[in-house]
Amino acid sequence: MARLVKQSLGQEVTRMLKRMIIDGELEPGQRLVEDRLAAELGISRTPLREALHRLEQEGLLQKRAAGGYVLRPFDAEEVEEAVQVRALLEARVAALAARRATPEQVAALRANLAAFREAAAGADLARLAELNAEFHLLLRAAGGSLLLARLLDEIEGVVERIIRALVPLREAGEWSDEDHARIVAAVEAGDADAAAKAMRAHVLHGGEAVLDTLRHAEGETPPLK
Amino acid sequence: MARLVKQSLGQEVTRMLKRMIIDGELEPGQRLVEDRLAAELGISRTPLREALHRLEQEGLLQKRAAGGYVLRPFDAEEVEEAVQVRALLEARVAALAARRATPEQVAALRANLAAFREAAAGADLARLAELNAEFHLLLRAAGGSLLLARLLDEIEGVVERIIRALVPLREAGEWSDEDHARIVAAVEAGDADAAAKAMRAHVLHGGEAVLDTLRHAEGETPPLK
DNA sequence: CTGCTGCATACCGTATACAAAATACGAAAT
DNA sequence: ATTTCGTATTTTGTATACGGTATGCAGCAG
Repeated sequence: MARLVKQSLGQEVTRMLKRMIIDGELEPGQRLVEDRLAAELGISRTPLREALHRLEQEGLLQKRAAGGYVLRPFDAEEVEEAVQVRALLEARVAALAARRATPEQVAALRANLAAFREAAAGADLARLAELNAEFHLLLRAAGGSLLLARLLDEIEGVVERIIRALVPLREAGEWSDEDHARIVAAVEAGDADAAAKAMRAHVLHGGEAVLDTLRHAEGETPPLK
Repeated sequence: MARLVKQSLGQEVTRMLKRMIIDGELEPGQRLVEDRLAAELGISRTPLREALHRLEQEGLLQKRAAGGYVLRPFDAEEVEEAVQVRALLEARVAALAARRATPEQVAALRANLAAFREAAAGADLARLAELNAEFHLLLRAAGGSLLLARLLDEIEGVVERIIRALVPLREAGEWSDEDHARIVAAVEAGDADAAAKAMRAHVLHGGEAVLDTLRHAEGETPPLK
């Protein structure tokens, strides 16, 4: 029987706001006025405030001393740190996955890999991004650590915003393909160290691309500050 | 001039609830009824709900499908995972601190170390715990990564609850003393690798003590489940 | 005695109301 | 013209009200 999960408005709004932030629909540094936002979304302030508290806890929003929230601005240094930490945690996820992945989970990873190759060949960027996200989610599931999954989710909120805006996904498809393959192979072989290493390289690989773009852009626009 | 931070009731309650949870004043698995809790704390449901959302985001509470919150129970395996991840992150904090600590920050660490020794000699357990927390906070400040600080804060909520309840602090004072000294020395020398290694050992060291107690206790009581 | 049905109650999610604090704005004085 | 002060307006924080849904229990049918 299909399990029916009831989402509260507050949670729904949390997801929606997060997407809006990541997609850059809101300016960094911008003040978020509850009344206006609530009206815009067609809800009352209560569930909106729930979402704001959650996003503050995740570090996307910053509480002003005087009250209210601001979309937290951040710089290249912070993104670099986030990438490093993400590499650390994703590597551990990969290692855990190598030790604990079930055959079904490995099969799912293989399927994702195949789909990824296909999307890369067809230059379907949206699907590529989607499959990439799925790849990491599958791995987290295989790793079986809820804690790591949660922490990574938070970090991604901060980084994704930049990545989405700046990295030319075109290039990414090419090397991600091979990186993913290496990781899956290590997981399938049950080689935790190799999986961790490959994942670490993969994350840093992507991070470098982001940072190059970011640093390069920093001179031109006072960019997200 | 002393910086006056205005706390909203919601934030105040978040802190208070967290302390209550960590101190074990609430039973794991226990249902948290908003009306009752609010009445008990002498506030309305609104700021209480703010706190509940925050704590859910931190993973201390769990949303029931039917609505409402439950104090999330957890087991030895989960604590072990938390300790491992904490070791990973604290090690990075130590490494960063070794690279970036200012002389003042090193001095603060040394002062903490001295106070710690004194408290250990006097068997002042409360002060010992306090100084230990301070030690890690000082190191995080020296490391300068807000992201790491935030993530560690969250993890600690989950683990601290167990530690507080189970670890005989008496013993801890003895080896923590030396561990801390080693870490400070490495930081002062600017040796990132050594600092990371020492910190990792320190965290795992403490983690082992917790897990021994926890696993041992698990047979007797079906303990926090 | 067991299991189903309907009702009463408890509790949550959301909206709204209100007071206090902050911000914006303009007038007056230097 | 600039600064300062006072006032109007905005906006937040907290409380309260309301409707809906889950939960538990009593009574009835099998």
